[in-house]
Amino acid sequence: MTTNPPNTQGIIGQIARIRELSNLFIELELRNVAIEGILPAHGSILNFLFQQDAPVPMKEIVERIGRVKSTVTGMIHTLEQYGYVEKLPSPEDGRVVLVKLTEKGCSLKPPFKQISKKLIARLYGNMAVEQKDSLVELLTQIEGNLQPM
Amino acid sequence: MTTNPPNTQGIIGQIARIRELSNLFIELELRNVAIEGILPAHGSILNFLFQQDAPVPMKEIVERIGRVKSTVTGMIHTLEQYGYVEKLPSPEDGRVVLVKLTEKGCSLKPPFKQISKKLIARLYGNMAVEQKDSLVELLTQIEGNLQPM
DNA sequence: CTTATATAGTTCGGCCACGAACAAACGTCA
DNA sequence: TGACGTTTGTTCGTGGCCGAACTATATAAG
Repeated sequence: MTTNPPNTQGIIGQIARIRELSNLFIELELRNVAIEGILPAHGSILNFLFQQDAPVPMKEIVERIGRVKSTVTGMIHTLEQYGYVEKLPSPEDGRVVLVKLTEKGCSLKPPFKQISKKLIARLYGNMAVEQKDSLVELLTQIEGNLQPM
Repeated sequence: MTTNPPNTQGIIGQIARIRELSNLFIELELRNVAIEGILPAHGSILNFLFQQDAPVPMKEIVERIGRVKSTVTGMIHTLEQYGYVEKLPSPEDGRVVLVKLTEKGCSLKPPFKQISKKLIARLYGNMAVEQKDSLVELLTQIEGNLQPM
């Protein structure tokens, strides 16, 4: 039994695998509560929309979630197809498209919070608080180190 | 100036951003040495092929890199288009397709090693050895915690 | 007011990634 | 040898993700 994907590529591989395992976990949980059409990638958009109380321009979503415009266009389109969000023209600026959650979209908030909590719990397991803090601190450090420029 | 993508989603977001920054770094480095057609995702395949001295069946690649068959088919096809690998039928089993690096593919090994080294150096920065070890240890722990089942 | 420039979104083509369906070759067993 | 089931890869459809090109509206400059 050789090391499957594991144990390769050092810390980079570890990071990549942790991300994938997290996504896998999320997909599984979403299926468990019978939420359809939602992928982990939608999380950043939805979480952002959850904390808005007025329709938001595309541009703002683009800036917040760190994806390019065309990607957001596609994702919003998908969310719209499934009835989670709604697009409406801005009355003030003919160029901008506003996005807002539908009822169905709003209903995702509680399960999302729940799944998020569950994921964090699962991820940390029985790790001591000092270790959690230390981990986040170290990650913050390497995230800073990798910052472009 | 609000937090762009940063500071969101806690440790999961951090992990995701670190992965993306790493990929960005790799893409930049590849461009710097004028390597075309290679994406970070190809790394696992190429690194695997680098340490083989005989043509390898698709199946083995699939097992090692942790992607499904259809994904590997596509990626190998891309690498073939760019002339980095070559596909040949197995003389022993009519079903299997063997993959081997071309000269051009082999020539990627040194720059890959170099870039890998550079990335690790950049990522850790001036972090103390004990901290690096501690970080890897903690990551190993959460990777274990996330393991399905 | 008209022209030029900037900004907001969409469209398109390419690639990774997945799952499902499929074809081809192999193995077994009768 | 012939039928059945397994194994290996490919194909196809869906979607995220990117960059480049494009449209439409808004703003600035003359």
